Amino acid sequence: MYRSHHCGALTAAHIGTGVQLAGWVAKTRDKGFMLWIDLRDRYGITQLVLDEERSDSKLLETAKRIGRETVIQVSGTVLEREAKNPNMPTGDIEILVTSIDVLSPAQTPPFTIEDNTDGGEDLRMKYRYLDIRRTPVQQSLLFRSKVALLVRNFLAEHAFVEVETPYLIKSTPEGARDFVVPSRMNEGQFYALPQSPQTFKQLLMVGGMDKYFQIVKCFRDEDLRADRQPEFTQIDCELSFVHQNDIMACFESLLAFLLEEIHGVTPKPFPVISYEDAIKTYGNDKPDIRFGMTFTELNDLAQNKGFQVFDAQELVVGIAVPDAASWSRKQIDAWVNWVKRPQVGANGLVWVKCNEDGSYKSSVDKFFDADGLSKWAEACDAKAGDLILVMAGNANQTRTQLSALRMALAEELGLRKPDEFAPLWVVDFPLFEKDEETGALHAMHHPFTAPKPEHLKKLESDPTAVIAQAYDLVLNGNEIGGGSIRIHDRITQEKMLSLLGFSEEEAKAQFGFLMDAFRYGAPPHGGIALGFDRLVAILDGKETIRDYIAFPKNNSGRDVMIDAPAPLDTDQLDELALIVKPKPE
RNA sequence: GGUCUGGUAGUUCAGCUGGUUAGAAUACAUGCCUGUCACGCAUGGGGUCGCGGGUUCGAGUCCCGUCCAGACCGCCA
Repeated sequence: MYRSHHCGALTAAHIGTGVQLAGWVAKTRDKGFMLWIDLRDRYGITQLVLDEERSDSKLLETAKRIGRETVIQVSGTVLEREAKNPNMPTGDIEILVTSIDVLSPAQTPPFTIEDNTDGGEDLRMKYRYLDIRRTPVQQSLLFRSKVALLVRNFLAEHAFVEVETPYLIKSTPEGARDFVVPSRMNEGQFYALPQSPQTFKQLLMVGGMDKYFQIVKCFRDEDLRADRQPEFTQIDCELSFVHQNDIMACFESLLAFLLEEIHGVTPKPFPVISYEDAIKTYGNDKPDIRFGMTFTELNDLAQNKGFQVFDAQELVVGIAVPDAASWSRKQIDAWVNWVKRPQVGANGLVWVKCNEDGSYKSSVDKFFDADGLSKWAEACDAKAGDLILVMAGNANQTRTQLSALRMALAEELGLRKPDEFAPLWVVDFPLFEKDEETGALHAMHHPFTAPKPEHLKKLESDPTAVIAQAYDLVLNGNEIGGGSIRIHDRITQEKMLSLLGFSEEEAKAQFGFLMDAFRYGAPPHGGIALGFDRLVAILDGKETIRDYIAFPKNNSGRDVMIDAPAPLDTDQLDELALIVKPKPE
């Protein structure tokens, strides 16, 4: 037996008992006559004590030479502390040590193993196993584990069956790039890792599983972000004999359950807004509705009044920033420059101060009088003391730019409160997106999404006007889930693929198995997939998913700890019948 | 593929318009310290200023290239 208790367990109730503890030496405080060691494990920190009076002198000398992060096992007696520390759970007691075994010595680690470490991001990733010893990282992983358990329990209680689907599947041309895996036994052929178990879960419905879920790894070979990893985890679900509303109700109750269990908040029924309204009101299909600053279109009020910058534009749109009329010219100019950065790409920003005294001061005073500006203020629902910011241009671009500004302003003003949760559904997505350059149609969700039944007849005549039975679950400005009712008949699926540019042969080669399955009696079905890493991070009030993944990859898709990816040696390449093209000089 | 920011001691950073021997904090080592808990005090060791080239009497500092890291745009059905 290595230990009788863990390092967070002992309290005043244990005073006088003999104990064995094991853990890492977090810190030693050597006072000469007396030595304290903070012993750490996953559960907490317990203070060990040795001194000249009570301890064997040899033991004291040994203890003084133990470096931090050494793994030790100690025996001793629980004593009441002379100087208690109310800041720690075990602060009332300490262990008077009678023996120490060094189980594993440790080199000085490259960064301090403390809550506020001195280590930078890349060092911590290289030595992730040391980083994981830190309380904040442990808390994140424990939190993830807790959420996973809650999700499993909830879904199990609602009759969902967990089924594993294969990771070695077939590459598909639609959507994200696939990670591919060469097959040794089938020379020159490749598996692909799934971007999602989409077709398999549909086949499970054809197989009569009725309600399926899986907490599953998915893979996408695309560029990364703070909230995007090449391999990530989804809560993947599919249900038979359901309409869109059934699925939304089910997963609304799942998220509500999580919010209640974790934060004790009972959210009101989630708002449902259409894709079109989301774009018009927030410039974004995943709006953060924790705060206002909604868009107001000002074309009627601002165009043809002599200000040519506005007149030629497709859209003039503004937002009211609360209590920002007092901002200095310098502050406002900083935001004007912010939107002009290439990442945002706006041409400029018109501002109107709605002063407390009822007067207006704006960057377009030459063209608009107080009466005109007051109409803007009324339209934007701006109060005295607010600042109206207006952008103009191509409708899509301008909305995207103003949305970026809205989010950055909210961040700056502290309106994105991490402990506030504002879920909503976005529905009525178009079935297709048109590629601006090629004119080709792409599935906005994926090629298995069913159109609204009443739009079926428009599929060929006016495809871009077809609305899909698709829905996104949005939380605090993040898309945490998306799903749809699927096509479950062969004819519609064939038509869909043909509209997406698949020839009959290609469609058969890629998805023949699915359409064959539909010949044998497919139930109407639909589902949803929730981004688990992102959901966990947001529920914990954070934006960076890396903290919730034990061994994440960096910005360029590398695991810097194991140094992957890496080249293969020639034997392995030969076996796989692969030749790596040399880089051109 | 692109834009921006950064790379200086084990670590986190400072280092101005180019100018003598590149600093601080922390970590580490040694010694002192009668209740510490961010312990304190003293002393000490520790640097290819990411790499390559250029400008200059002189480059951590300026220029070009390159590598690495981070944020973002494109991309992510």
